[in-house]
Amino acid sequence: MTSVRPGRRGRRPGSPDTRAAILAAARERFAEVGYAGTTIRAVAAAAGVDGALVHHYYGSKDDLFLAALELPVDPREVLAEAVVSGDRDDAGERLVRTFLAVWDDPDNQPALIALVRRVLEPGGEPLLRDGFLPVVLVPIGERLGIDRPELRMPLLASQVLGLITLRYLVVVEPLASMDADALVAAYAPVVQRYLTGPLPG
Amino acid sequence: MTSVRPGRRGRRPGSPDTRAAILAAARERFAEVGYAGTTIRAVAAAAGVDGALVHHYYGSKDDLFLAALELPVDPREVLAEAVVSGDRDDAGERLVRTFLAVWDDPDNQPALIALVRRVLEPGGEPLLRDGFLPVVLVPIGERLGIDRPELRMPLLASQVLGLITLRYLVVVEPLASMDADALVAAYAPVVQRYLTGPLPG
DNA sequence: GTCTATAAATCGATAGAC
DNA sequence: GTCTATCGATTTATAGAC
Repeated sequence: MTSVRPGRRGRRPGSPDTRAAILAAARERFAEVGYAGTTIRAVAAAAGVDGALVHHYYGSKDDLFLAALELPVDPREVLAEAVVSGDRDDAGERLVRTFLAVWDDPDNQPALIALVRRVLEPGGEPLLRDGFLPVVLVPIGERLGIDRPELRMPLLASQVLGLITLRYLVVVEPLASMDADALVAAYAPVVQRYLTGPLPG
Repeated sequence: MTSVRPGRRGRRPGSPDTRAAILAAARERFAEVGYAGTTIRAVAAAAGVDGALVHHYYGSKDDLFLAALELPVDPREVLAEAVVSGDRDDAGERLVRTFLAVWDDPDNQPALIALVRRVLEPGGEPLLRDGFLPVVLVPIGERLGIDRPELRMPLLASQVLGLITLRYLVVVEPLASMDADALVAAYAPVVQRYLTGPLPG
């Protein structure tokens, strides 16, 4: 897991990369029990170090959380590229498939789950309301050239968030165990409807 | 709010119904900041009493939470009656409309929001996974006579939970401000699809 | 770079006076 | 029935030894 570089001169920066071990442990704790439920002590214990070291490297609990939330992917890039390029009548399928591909990648999951848990925790509302929705999702709708994106994208978000919540956080069967193809078959038509189908009013 | 009965003999039970004031304050705190975020002291302060009184009336924090979760309605009765009686092709619309009617009632909202917040808090998963879904939702699907209810109802739940989350917890516009009719128009076709439409596999 | 020791705040819960 | 006082357990965070 830790790449040792024997030819290195001078003092080693940290031992076998304690810093990264702390961050990984923090991500898993945040994903497992949320921000409020995570204690610095538990993170330190999971990383096999003392609690003071966590503060030493990452400052306050808030700072550690921000560091743990650093996503391996830029959702704007990945989603926009996959969804906007191609036929608009298949955008729903591409969006669901891309979402699942990112979420099913074990490298991404802890940070993503921690992020969604934070959104659903009291006080985390702005992350979705003022962040992901207007900054990532609505612009995608605009670039797709659909009408009323500020209504269509929240409708879409309500379905995608519900799926994410049940599959990855609450772990409801059979949703949690279905493969990506089956989920795409189930959800793509609904997402497509929100993108280009009829609207109320 | 408090019915005074002047002819009553003997010592009055509590003052102007402190017990109910504590419960109402607890409901609002649990709905506002969740179970973990709620402190006995904050409940007591909101009710204008001392913290020890809360323990005196309701025992532990868990007991208080259970008392605060007591729903004014039995979801099984309300949902089953509204959804099962009538044409199966309109069941989606009746389900969405009934859900919204219950949720938009100010008397129900604090307890319902507190309940969903608990579901979305780490450790609350069994409430939905082993409670609401198999006890309330799947039986409704069975009584409707649809095929594969154990797949259809989780699909349906993912959409309804997403709507509930965005409208009442995260408060995302325009979902939060739309009236029930507009929401029914937007979501009933999707819910109906999950009930009686095509499935993957 | 890593740890011990501890400060300072807050929590749930209890005992007991009035 | 209501409150004061307080215990004991946890928490984040810091200071400083090694």
